[in-house]
Amino acid sequence: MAIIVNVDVMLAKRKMSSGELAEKVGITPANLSILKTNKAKAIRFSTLDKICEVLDCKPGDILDYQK
Amino acid sequence: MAIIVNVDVMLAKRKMSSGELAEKVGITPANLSILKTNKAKAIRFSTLDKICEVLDCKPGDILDYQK
DNA sequence: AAATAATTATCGAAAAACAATAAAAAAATA
DNA sequence: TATTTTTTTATTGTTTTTCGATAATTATTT
Repeated sequence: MAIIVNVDVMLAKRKMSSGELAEKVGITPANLSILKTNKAKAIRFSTLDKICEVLDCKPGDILDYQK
Repeated sequence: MAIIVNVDVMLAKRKMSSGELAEKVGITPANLSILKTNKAKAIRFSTLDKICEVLDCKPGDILDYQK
């Protein structure tokens, strides 16, 4: 019962590094890392939006729900 | 290019009212309404978590991405 | 029409994103 | 293995936003 942020799968598919994603999304690599490692407790839709745009995917591809 | 929150579909499937969802999730109907009508600019994973739990669905069922 | 439900609107407090930065750790590469 | 690059962790401060509480308005249902 937890939302899991998983960006790694899409990063691999797009052959993109975390640093590149951070740059294209417009957040610092440090903050992207917080998201990637599930340290974030919330997310702005604008950020989720940009991540989906850059990775060309849907929120469901990045957010998992595990019981 | 925007994240769309769509709870109505799942509410209909579960035959649940907004008020009931709010109560079970543990937020006020007013704040749930803000989420439902796409007025929220961010969401806590704990809230998304609870919504998914109560509606027995995944984040992707609630969050849409539209170009 | 009356009652119920949902939305909108404020206000304030608490929580958290995010930037900026530096340091540490991990991974990749020569 | 040594070096470079990348990623993660940590800290501080500012800004943003959630969320509760509440009341009023609007919509829906009975």
